[in-house]
Amino acid sequence: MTLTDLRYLVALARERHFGHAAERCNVSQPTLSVAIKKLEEELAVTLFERSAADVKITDIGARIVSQAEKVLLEAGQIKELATAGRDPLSGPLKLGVIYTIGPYLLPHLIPRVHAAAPSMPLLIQENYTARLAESLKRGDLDVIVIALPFEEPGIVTQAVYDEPFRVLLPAGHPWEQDEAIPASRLADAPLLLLGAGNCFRDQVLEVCPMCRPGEGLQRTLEGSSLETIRHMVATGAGITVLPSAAAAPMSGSNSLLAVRPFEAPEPFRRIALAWRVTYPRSGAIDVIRSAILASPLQGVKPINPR
Amino acid sequence: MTLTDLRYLVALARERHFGHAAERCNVSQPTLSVAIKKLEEELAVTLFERSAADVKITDIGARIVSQAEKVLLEAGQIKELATAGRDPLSGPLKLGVIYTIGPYLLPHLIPRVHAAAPSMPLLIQENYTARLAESLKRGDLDVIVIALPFEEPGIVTQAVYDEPFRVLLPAGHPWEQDEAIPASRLADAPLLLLGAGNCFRDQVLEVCPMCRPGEGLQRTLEGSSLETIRHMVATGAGITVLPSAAAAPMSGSNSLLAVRPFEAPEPFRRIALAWRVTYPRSGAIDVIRSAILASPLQGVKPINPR
DNA sequence: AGTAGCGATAGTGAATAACTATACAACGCT
DNA sequence: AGCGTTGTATAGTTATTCACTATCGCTACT
Repeated sequence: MTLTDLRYLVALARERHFGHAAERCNVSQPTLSVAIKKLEEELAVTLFERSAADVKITDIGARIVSQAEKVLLEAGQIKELATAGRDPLSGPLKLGVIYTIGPYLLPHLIPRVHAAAPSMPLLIQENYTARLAESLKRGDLDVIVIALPFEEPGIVTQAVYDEPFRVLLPAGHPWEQDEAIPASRLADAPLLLLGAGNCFRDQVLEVCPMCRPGEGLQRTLEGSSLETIRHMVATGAGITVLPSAAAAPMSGSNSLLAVRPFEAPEPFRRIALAWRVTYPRSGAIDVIRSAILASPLQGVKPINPR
Repeated sequence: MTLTDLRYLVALARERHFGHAAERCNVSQPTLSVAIKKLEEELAVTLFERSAADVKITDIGARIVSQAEKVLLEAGQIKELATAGRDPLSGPLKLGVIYTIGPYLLPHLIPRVHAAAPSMPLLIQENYTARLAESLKRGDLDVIVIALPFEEPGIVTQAVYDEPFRVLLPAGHPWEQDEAIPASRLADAPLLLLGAGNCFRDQVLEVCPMCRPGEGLQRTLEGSSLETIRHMVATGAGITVLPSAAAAPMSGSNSLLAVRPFEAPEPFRRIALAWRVTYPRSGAIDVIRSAILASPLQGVKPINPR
C-alpha cells in the first residue's frame, strides 16, 4: 500500500470510472486497474463492484476510501509543513471565494497578493459557501473567503470586513428621491433575488422577513449572478439589494441605475477568512488578509484582528 | 514520498541514529540514509542536522515527523478497517421483499438472521417487484426476495422455495364441502384481487385465464394488502386466492374463514433471491437463504440450490 | 597519528510500477 | 440476431526505483 495507490483509490471512488480516474491521475487505465486490484488483494476485501454499466463502491470500500482521504490529507500536510518551513509565502495557495464577492474582490486582490508574495501563485475557485467548506475540509482549498456566521469543526475564521447592503433601483424610480430606504419598504417591492444556495440570498431575506420569494412580485433567479440581476434592474424588471462592493458599477458609471443606502441600522454582512486549524502557512493568510483590506471595495468597513 | 519513507523518517527521529533506525526498519543503513536524503530533497528542507557526535532533528523536521506519525497512524487504520470489513456478515444488509411475502416471512426471518449474524443488521424495504429491481440495480438494495420469473441483465437469481396457491372462502361457503377446488371453478367466482403492480395478482390471473378483473364479479383492490382481502373474505365480500404462507391465519385460528387447496396440478409460485452478479458478500446471501428455509412458512416446498 | 564509529557514496541486481497492445464481457442499436 | 461500442482485465515489455554490498570520508578520542 503506497500513497499513490491511495490516490488512485480516491480518484476511482470520486469518478466511478476506471478510465476517467486514471486520466485524472495522469496514468493509463491498466495502471490504475492493476493498482486497485493489488490493493484489494492486499487488504483482502472487495472495494468496488465492477459491472459493464458502472462502478459501485462497496460499503467497506466507502469506509476505506474516506480513511484514505484522511491519509492523503495528512500526507499533503507534510508538504505544506515543508513549504511553510521554507517560506510560507512560497508555493501555491488554493483560495476559495463565494460568488457574491469574487467578481468584485479578485481583480484587486490578485495583483496585490502577487506584489506582496510573488512566489505564491493563487489557485482560485468561486463557489457556494457549502461547497467551499467541503473543499476546505478535504484539503482541496487552503483558505476561503465567506460570510459569517460560519462554524465548522476544525476550521477557524477571522473576520476581515463588514459590508453594508444597498438598494439598487432603475434610474427614475420614485425612491430615488429618498436619501435612504427603510428595510420594511422592501416587503411589497418586486425584489429580484439569487437562487437558493447563495448565502447572500438568505441574508437579504433576513433583512426583510416579509419578503417571501415567489409569493409576491419577488422573483428568484436560479443559477444567476449579481451582475445579471444588475442588468435586469437596469431594464426595469424590478429592484434588488446588493452588497455595497457589488453596487458600485463594475466599470464606468451606469446612468440607468441608482444606488441608495438603507436607513440606519444599516443591514450588513461580515466577511471573513476561514482555514483549517492545522493549516501551517499562517504567513500566507496574513498576506491575503492585508491584500483584501488594501483592495478598494466600496463602502466596506475593516475589522481589526483580535 | 512514500509510506515507507515516512516509516524511515519516524524511526530515525526516534533512534537518532541511522544504523539503529535502519535495523529497526529491517533495511541496511545506506538504504535508510538515501531515503532520508531523498525526502529532504523532495521537501527541500533539512530534516536532520547530522554531526559526528549525533543526529539532531531540526525544528521543521520535528513538525514533519509528528505529521508523518499521524499519516502512518491513519494509514494503519485502513488495514484495521479492511480486517473489520472482511467478514461478509458484518455491516448492514439492505434487503428488499415483495409485499405478498414480507408480512409472513419477515417476523420469522429477522430473529433468525440476527441469531446467525448478529453484526449484520437488516435494512428492510417492502415494495413491488419492479421497484425492488430498480433499487437493486442502483445499489440501494443488496438482495431482494421476489417471485420468478425474474430476468434482469446483471442480476442473478436463486430459487428458494415453491409456494402453492390456496383458495380462501368465508366459513359456510358451499365449496367448503370439497376437499380441493379445480382452478376452472374460479371463473365465475366473486374473486377479490390485489391492485396492478403486485406480481401475485398477475400470477393468480394466469391460473385462471377466464378471470378478467372488473368485468365480472371480480374486484380489484388498489393499494390494498392480502390481509385486507382476508378480512373482506371473512365478511362475505367474496373469495380469493392466497399464497399458502398467507392463507394460514396470522395469529390464532379464524373460524370465519376456510382454506382449501387447488386440485392437482396445484398452481404455485417460485420464490427466489436476487442480487447483482457483482455483489461480493455471498456469505450474507447464504445466511438469508438459510434463514428463509428455517422459517415456518405454511405449505412451502424448499428447493435445493443447483 | 592511529583507530573506532558513523554517515555518505558508488555500483549492481531485483522488484515494481509504468506503458502499449489486446483480450474479453456486456449492452445497445439496426 | 449480429455487430459495434464502451469499459475493464490481462499480457508482455521497459524504465524506474529500491535495497543490497562494498567502500570512502569525516570526526573524535585515545
